[in-house]
Amino acid sequence: MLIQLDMESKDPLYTQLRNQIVEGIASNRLKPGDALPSVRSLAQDIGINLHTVNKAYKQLEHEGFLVIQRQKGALIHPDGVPQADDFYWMELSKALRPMIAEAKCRGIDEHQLTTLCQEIYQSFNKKGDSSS
Amino acid sequence: MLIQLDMESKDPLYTQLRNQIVEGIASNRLKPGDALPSVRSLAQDIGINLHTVNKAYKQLEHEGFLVIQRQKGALIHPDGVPQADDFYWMELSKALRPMIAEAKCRGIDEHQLTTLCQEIYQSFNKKGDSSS
DNA sequence: TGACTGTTATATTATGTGTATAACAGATAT
DNA sequence: ATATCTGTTATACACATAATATAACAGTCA
Repeated sequence: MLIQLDMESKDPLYTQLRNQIVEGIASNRLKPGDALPSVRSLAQDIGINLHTVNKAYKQLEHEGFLVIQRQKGALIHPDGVPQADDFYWMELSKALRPMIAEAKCRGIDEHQLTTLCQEIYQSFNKKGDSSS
Repeated sequence: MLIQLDMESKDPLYTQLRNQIVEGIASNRLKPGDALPSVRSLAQDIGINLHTVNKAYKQLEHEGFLVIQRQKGALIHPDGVPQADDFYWMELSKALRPMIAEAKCRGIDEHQLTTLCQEIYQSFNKKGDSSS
């Protein structure tokens, strides 16, 4: 699980880290029960402060992706990620709306949009399965 | 064109304003050549500072949605919005990726995702056509 | 005991957001 | 011409967030 942060991005470091872990789970490279590096070692590896890593971990815990324990460290939630509920669907819609609006303004049609989303979705299916 | 801002949102006011104008264009309630309120009058109407409105307008101008002139004020770009280029496609993908990853983690399948995107896309087709 | 975990507490620096005034420059209508 | 409207620019201030830097604390485990 290699992490690559963009120091020039407008997205905060802890958000970039959080997103990459979520993408790791989506692509099955991180599986339920897997251990994550300690906040100190990961911070050392990618050259940032341990509090920044801790902030990402805490957010992921709050969102139900991780379980964090005193001495064991952080684990991908053994029971899997909480399924989408009504609230999550609403938040997802609210986040997608401005992007889809702009895409429509720029001449992207419905089929192009769905194709793009499908390509992104499927890109998470093609990693992490070490069944050769 | 009524604007509704959420003071509790994590999104900055100028971003919310920018998004609502983009959605207005997408839904054809704002058409090429249409005049927008002056920064002062709009700021007065929605109860915020004129610089906040100006920041939204400037961003929209930079993105190609608006044309701003000294004395005429802000207009929806008469030539329409610049079509999606390779750079925009890349930025759109990068923005969508973390959301789609989380949706997949939460058990939303490909069909549910495309359906949601289509519903949002089509919601912009059902407004602003005063052809009764 | 020593080394490792997450946790908490402070402090500092830098940046972004939003507001508040004020003044400037150009266009337009009276 | 003068008053009024535009966007523009310049300062300043308050507030919140992001990221860092140290340090200490409290459990766990070899």
